[in-house]
Amino acid sequence: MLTEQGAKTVKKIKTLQVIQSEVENTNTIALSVDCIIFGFDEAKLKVLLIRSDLKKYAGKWSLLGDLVFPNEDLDGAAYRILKQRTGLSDVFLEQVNTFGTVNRHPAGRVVTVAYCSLINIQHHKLNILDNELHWHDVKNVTDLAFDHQEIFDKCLQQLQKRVQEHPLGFNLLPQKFSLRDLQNLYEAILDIKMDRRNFRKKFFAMDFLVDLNEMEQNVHHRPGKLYKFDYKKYDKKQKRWVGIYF
Amino acid sequence: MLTEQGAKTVKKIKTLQVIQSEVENTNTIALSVDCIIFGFDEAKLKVLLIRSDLKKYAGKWSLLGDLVFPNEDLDGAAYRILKQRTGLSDVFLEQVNTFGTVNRHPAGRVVTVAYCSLINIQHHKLNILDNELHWHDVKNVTDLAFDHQEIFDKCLQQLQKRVQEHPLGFNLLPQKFSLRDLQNLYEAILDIKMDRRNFRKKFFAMDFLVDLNEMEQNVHHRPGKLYKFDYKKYDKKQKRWVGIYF
DNA sequence: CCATAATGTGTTTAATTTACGCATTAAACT
DNA sequence: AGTTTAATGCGTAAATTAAACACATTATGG
Repeated sequence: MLTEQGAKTVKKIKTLQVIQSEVENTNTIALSVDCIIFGFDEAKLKVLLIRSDLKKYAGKWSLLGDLVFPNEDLDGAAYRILKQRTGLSDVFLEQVNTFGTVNRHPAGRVVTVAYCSLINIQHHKLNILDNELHWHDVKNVTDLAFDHQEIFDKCLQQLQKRVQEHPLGFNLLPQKFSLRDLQNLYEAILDIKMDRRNFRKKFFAMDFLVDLNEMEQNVHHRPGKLYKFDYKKYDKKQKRWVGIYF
Repeated sequence: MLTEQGAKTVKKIKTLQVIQSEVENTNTIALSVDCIIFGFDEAKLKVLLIRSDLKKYAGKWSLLGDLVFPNEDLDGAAYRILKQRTGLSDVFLEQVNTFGTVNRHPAGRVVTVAYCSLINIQHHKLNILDNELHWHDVKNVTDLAFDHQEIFDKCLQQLQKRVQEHPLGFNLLPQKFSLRDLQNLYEAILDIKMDRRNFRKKFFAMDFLVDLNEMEQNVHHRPGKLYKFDYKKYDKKQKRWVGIYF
């Protein structure tokens, strides 16, 4: 908690800023948000990056981010920034972690809150306002600007964990999908191979897939059945995990 | 990422502060850290709270927190604040989540990063510099000051999850402990009852417990064997979870 | 029409979790 | 001192879940 004394310190620091901010800008803390947007295409997991326009990191790629406004909620800032940079709305953003090393940003002290999302590239058309915005295969993401590699790594790790515990993955698929689509998705995100038949059994046992009695169209092999995910049924289930797993 | 334009905004905002901070302090963002310290005593999970000294929240309890210094890492701030308020060092703090609703703090815009820890109350003597600092049974924690109830709830939830995936719990026990101690711990944190014999089997199967060939002393029942946790062996194991569990 | 490759549907086996049974040991009580 | 009580320690059987693998079916493409 912030004590009465602490509350006074807020003012004190700001008073200090009044004096020092004219000289240099290292005596206060700016707050930013970075959005890590994962997408799925060609059976590969991708991430949305933008080319850094800071000279120090010329040519390097970086995450989508910007400063939080003083009168704006943290979550609100994340949605605004995503919308501004990509045109994307109607996307669920989840806070992952906050990065606050003193010298992480060359422009001064900037603490950043990382938000992560998972979208269907086909179904969310990007408004590419900035033509330096590109989807990158997550396997080829290295050497990002700032500490963005660290942020990216953490988000990917978190994504891999989340996708095993919650049905996030369905955001990456079209409304109607085949079991092969679903398996490709999990294999791409988790970077593993799974047994097709056991995978199938697993999902049918969960009983959240609805058979649409439709088949795939225009595929170069025997068409598979199409399914959709039953979110209502899932929300009701609410099974609690208890045990010790390490 | 923070663009070149964004970097300029950092300065712009600070210039604004120069003007406005003299009038009111709502036009910049202050950053604080809150420490949620969990402990274990009398087979109950406890949390360290301090009485709020803000008039608005007179009589309510709140978390340990304070502002982050401009030249201090986020993690560093958490350790410093914990040390200052409790005398505790040599404690592992883990970041849980950042809370940034605009009006969460009456003193102005304060975004706070929550850090969580788990300690053995017996083995970490508190330097109670502030006599309004107390251990509370987590079951009786309600109606905290600010948005601290929300922060606390999130941390407890995270703790319950973490303790099932990592051997954090051993921090709460003495070096030498009985299986009953261990089970009490898990039952308290997870708020469930477990079968004594299966619990035992589970842990022996993991093979991280070292039999010390000693017995409990001064207990009012048949003494149990004492064990310690083999962290080295655990670190080597590094088993990766893959699968779908929802 | 045949080879190919993917889908759809099992079965069998192993591993893990769950639910108990029961002897042993020490403390507390009569 | 013997008996009751309550906890520890060890073990087994059933149920559930996960892993490994066999094979028929269906569409594509030559």
